[in-house]
This record gives sequence, C-alpha cells and structure tokens, in this order.
Amino acid sequence: MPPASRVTIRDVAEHAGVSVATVSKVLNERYGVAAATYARVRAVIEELGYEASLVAQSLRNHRTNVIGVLVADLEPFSTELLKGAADAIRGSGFELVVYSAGGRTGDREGWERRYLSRLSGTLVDGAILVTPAVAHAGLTGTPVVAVDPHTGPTEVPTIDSDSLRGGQLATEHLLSLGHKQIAMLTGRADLRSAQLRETGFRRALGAAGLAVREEFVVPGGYDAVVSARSARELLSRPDRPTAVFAANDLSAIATVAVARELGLRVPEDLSVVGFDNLPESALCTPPLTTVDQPIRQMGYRAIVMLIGLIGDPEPHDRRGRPAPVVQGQPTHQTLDTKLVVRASTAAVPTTLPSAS
Amino acid sequence: MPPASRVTIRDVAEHAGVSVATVSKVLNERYGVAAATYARVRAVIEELGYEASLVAQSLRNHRTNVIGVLVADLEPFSTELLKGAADAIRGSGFELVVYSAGGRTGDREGWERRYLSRLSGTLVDGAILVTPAVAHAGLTGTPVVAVDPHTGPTEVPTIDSDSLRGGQLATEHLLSLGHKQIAMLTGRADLRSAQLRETGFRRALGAAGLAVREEFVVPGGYDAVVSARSARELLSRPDRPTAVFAANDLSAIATVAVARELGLRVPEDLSVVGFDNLPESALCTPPLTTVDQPIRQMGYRAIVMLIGLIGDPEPHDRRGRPAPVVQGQPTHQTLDTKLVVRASTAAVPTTLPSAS
DNA sequence: ATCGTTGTCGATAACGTTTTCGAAGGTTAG
DNA sequence: CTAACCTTCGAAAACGTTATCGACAACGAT
Repeated sequence: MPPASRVTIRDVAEHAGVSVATVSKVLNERYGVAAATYARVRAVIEELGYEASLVAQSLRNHRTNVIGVLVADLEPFSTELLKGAADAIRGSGFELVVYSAGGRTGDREGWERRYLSRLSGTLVDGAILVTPAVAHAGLTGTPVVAVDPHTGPTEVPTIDSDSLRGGQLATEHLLSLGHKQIAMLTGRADLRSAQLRETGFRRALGAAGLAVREEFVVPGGYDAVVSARSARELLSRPDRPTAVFAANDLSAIATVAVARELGLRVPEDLSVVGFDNLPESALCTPPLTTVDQPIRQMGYRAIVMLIGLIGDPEPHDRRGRPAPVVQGQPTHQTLDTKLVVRASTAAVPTTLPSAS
Repeated sequence: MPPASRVTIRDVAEHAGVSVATVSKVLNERYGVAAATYARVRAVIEELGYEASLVAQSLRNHRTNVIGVLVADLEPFSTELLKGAADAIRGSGFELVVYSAGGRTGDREGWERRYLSRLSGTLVDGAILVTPAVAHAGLTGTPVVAVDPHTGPTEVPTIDSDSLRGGQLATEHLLSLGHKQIAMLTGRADLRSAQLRETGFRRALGAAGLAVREEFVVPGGYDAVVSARSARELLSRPDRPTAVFAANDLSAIATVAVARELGLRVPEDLSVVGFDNLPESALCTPPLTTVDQPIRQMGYRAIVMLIGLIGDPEPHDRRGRPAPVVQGQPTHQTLDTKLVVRASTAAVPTTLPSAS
C-alpha cells in the first residue's frame, strides 16, 4: 500500500511479468495478445487498482477528451444551457470544463479573446461559445460551435433558435389582445438574436399597419439592471405603453418589478411578454407569458455537433474496421420557438389609460 | 502560417537560436538568462503565438491545475454553488471541470464511487463533492472537500451551514405565529444537513412543550416530486397541519403547488417555510419565507479551502524564497443560517380549520 | 599567469503513455 | 526439411514539457 506515488503502467507490467507495451495493448483492447496474458494482466490491473494517466494519454494521443464551455456569466440562460450540455456529455467519453468570465462585463471581449487564444494549444479538444462577443478571427483549428452568436456573418458552426419568428409571435400576441401602444426592451446589441427579435417586433407591428414609435424601443441589454432603468423611464411617461415586449425573461421580470413599484398592476394595467421561458418565469408573479426557446435542447445539440466536428480518433489497427466517416451533418441549426401564454398579459383595458 | 501542426517549444527555440531549456526558463521566469536573450525569446514567442501545452506541463509537473466539481445533478442548489465556485476560481490559475451524474438517481452511489476512483490517477488536482452519498473510503491522496456531506463521522474537510439552527429558526417562526399543528417534509436521509434540520425542528417543538406527531414528519428527499407526493397525502388528511416546514426550497415550492391544487390558500390556510433561499424562492407566488443558507459563499469557501489543501507547487530555485507554509486553516467550516420572512407564512387563523 | 567566481547556456533525462516494427517461436503447406 | 505464414511479444521512439548539471566564457583578484 504505497499511498504516495501513483501506480503506473510500468508497475503493472512488472507485476504481470510482461512489457508495458503489452499492458497498453490489453488496456486498449488491441489485437495481438494471447488470452492467457490478457487475463493475467487484467487481474494485476484490478489488484493494483491501476488507472491510466489521462494526462500522459492526452500527450501521446493529441486528444484530451475534454470540451470547454465558455460563458460570460452563469446567469439563468447559461445555466440552463449547461444542463443540456451535461446531458449530452454523459456517456460520450468527454468531460466538461466551464470557463466563466464572471461579473465584470467591461472586458468581455478581452476575456474571450484571451481564452480563445489559449484554447489553441491547450486543454480542450473543442469548445462551445455561449453568446460570444468576438468574431473569433483566425481560430486555431480547434473545433468550435457558437450558441446564439454575435451579429454579422460568421463561418462558425452555430446553434440558435428562431428569434425572428419568436419576436413576431410575442408581438402578434399583444396585438391580438388589442394593444396598440407597445414598447420593446431590446437585447444585447452585439448578438444576432437580439437584432432578430427586434426585427420580428417591427415586422409584426408593420404587418398590423402600426408605425413603431422609436421612443418606445429602449435598450434592455438582456440584463436585469439596465432593463430596470429603461423600464422605469418608459413607464413613467405620461403616454406610457400598455404593453411591453422584453427581449428576454430577465428583462421581463425586471419590468414587472418596476411596474409594481410604480403602482401598475400586471396584467391589468400593463401587459408584459418575455423571451426564453426560463424555469423561473413560470414561478414568478404573475407567471410570465413568454416565448419558449428550447435552451436545454440547444446545449444538447451544441455538444453533439461539436463532438461530430471533433471526430473519432483514427481507429488504427484494431483488426480492420474502416472509419465510418459520418461527416456532412449541417453546421447551422435553428430551433423552433413558440409562444406560451401565462398570466402576465391581458386584453387592453377598454378605457384608455389617459392617452388621447 | 502552418495551420496544421501546433507550434511547440522547439520551434521557438530554433527561431530564437537557443535551446529549449532556455525557452523554458524564460517561460517560467527562471533565474539565469541574460536580458538580451530573454527579450529575443519573448519576441519570438509573441511572433509565433506560442502557447505552452498544458498537457505536457501537467505530465512533467504532476499537477494539472484543474479542480473537479462532482454534482449529482444540476439542480438549483448545485447551480448556485457552482457560481460561488466560479467566482473563487477566477484568477486562481485553476480551471473548473464539472462532473454531473444526471437524472438517474438510482445508481448515485455507484456513480460517485466510480468517479472517486478514477479521480485517483487522473485529470484533477483536487475535487469538490456536492452532497455526496458515499463515505469515500480509502481515497487516493487527492485532496477533496465535501459540501453538505453525508451522515456519519467523516475525516473529509467539509463546508456546510448551520442546519440545526436553521431548522430551529424556521420552526420557532411558525410557533411564534401561533401554529401548533406543524408538519415537516424531511430531506435526503443520507445527508447530515437533512438530519440536523429535522433535529432542529424537533428541538424547537420540544422547547415549546409540543409533542411531535410522527405522522406529520414525512419524507421529502430534497426533491420536488417525492415532496409533492408526501405533501398531497399530508394535506388531504382531515386533520391536516396548519403549517409545514420543508427541508429545502424545492420541497417548499412543491408543497405550495400542491396546496393550491387542493384549494388551500397560502398563507391564509397554510403556512409554508422552506430552506435554502434560492433566488427563485423570492420570485415565486407567494414569495417564500425560508431559511437563508449562503450557498454561493459555500461554493466560494470550498474552492478556497481546496486550493489551500492542494498547496503551492514547490517554489524550487527561483532565487531562494522559502515556501510560506500556510497550513493550519480549519478543515471544517459551518456558515451561518438566518431566517428571511416573506409572504408564505401568516398567523394561524383564529377559527380552527374544522379540526377538533 | 593562475585560480576561483559569476553569469549564461545547452544536453539530457525524466514524466506515463501508445505505436511501430522486428524478433522469436509455432504451425501449415509444399 | 524448407519455406512461408501467423501469433505473441518487447525494445524503443515518440509526445512537449521542466530540472539538473556540467561546460564554457569573462572577469577580478592574487
């Protein structure tokens, strides 16, 4: 019982009276070891409690079996996504490292760039970028998939959801309730999803023959505190809107809080619809009408896609068996969004709230 | 621009006209390299965009700078803890791997055992066990700290919160509101925290001169679905309790849902107090009275303690400087709990609810 | 001149694996 | 009996680092 030094493949080899090469072969189920030897080595492995060093294997194999997830912060969206990723990782033979930048939103870009570059010669076989800010220019050959990517054209494999349609659904719902003065809290300006939700909003209004009042589309930044600030201004106006579409649930919840604080009842005096369908949005008061986005699914798909991109290690000589070559799955996936109506929206009051 | 093969320390050495030994020295800021050489090598590193291979370093140094967090599932508690851990990890030079067993609660013990054994010869320098089920018998010399550990005596360094006092606080709060028929949904039987919350409950009742009705303490398992089942039975009784103390917020929220479903109003007909103070417990309807447990803090402290246990790598020859030896910090920490009163509890109705 | 001393640097042996490739022995075919 | 093959195995070269330790030069002091 040597508690100090780890038991290595050499120890196993000596105890079994074979070479390390042979031990390695039985470990990897390679062809060319006699049944008797195989059994003996297996027994010694069991007896010594040997576990191969992942580090040494990685060095030799150029593959760590680790996937990195880069999130700016562990807010509800990332958290939910992480669950899906964890589901997908299970049994895949990969591990999950979580890189979180943490509170400081200022140097988000710098932080991402730094990690992206480190990513080159380092721990992970591939990475998932959650709501990334950077264009990830000149990446290092390490496979990457982005979830809800930044705006602008990108060659990076991507998972997102149908934000355009989602934005339309939300807005149409409000319109169908009779609302005409509808405001929007937009999302993080650098993300494509935010842009699309806003276009969805504008299109729906346009289709209904309504002009958008630019002073009614205010920044929310996918963030609770900036949303609260904008909501306060918006709802303090004498000609305040009767409904607001928030670009995500965090913003919507913040809006509800501000409304309550200003003495407005939701949904009687103000309808609010969010976007995301976080678990907490069903719990809050009132339960939030929102656009469902299959976040866990997105995390799951992202991992699956990434693993596909990483590919199998060369099957080598294990008695023939040509590599299956499963290439060719699509490199962009957009998942469906749908409206879920709960209690934060209601028909516009017949008596207009003091507007003209 | 060779996009294929990574740039290695040898490349840098050649470009700079020095040996790999020298490059390694400048990388690690070792003593004994001339200023001119240092600058030249640094320049080449920059130019080539060289990043040292963490894998090779790990192999050589016997240290991976990775910390593992083992969670059974990514429920709110683990998630919150993870945030604290992520905060603490930042700038520490370590990375965080998350191992999640996932839904399947059946083989929890088997899963833990498996990972614990793998942990021996593997990726991480240390690990954090969140609500572990196993005694982690004969661990491998890898430092480990447990958060909210299993019952029974344990030598493992531990972080938890004062569940005993928390249980008492919750119960005393209900008592002070005039409740006499108080039920409890217990937690996961294998966890010390669950046991202590129950003792706190019993002690408080005892101190108030009330006998505990054993049919009122029912299993909740820290789990929403088993709690819901127990709550349904409990609240269907003709002599149902007027208040219930749930061992965690998940159970409390489930109880509220069941109550609503049975036509009981919370808090008018039934008071509910939880335990954890999850973020969502402030959002739900009604906002939950609960015992606050500083979960993020616990995650933070766990990482700090673990890093302390791992210790600095030998400082070697970087020009003297004896190792500081920061040993001796306590190996068990119990954080304070406190009651936060919100809207799910109220005074017991003066007219008894049809009981004798 | 000679002898330490000091300052720089590089060859090299690890770290724990996996894979190649050739050697040794056994079997079968001619 | 020889040639060809197949099976089983081990020696050794990688993989990309870091630490040791000796070589070598320059220099001041005797």
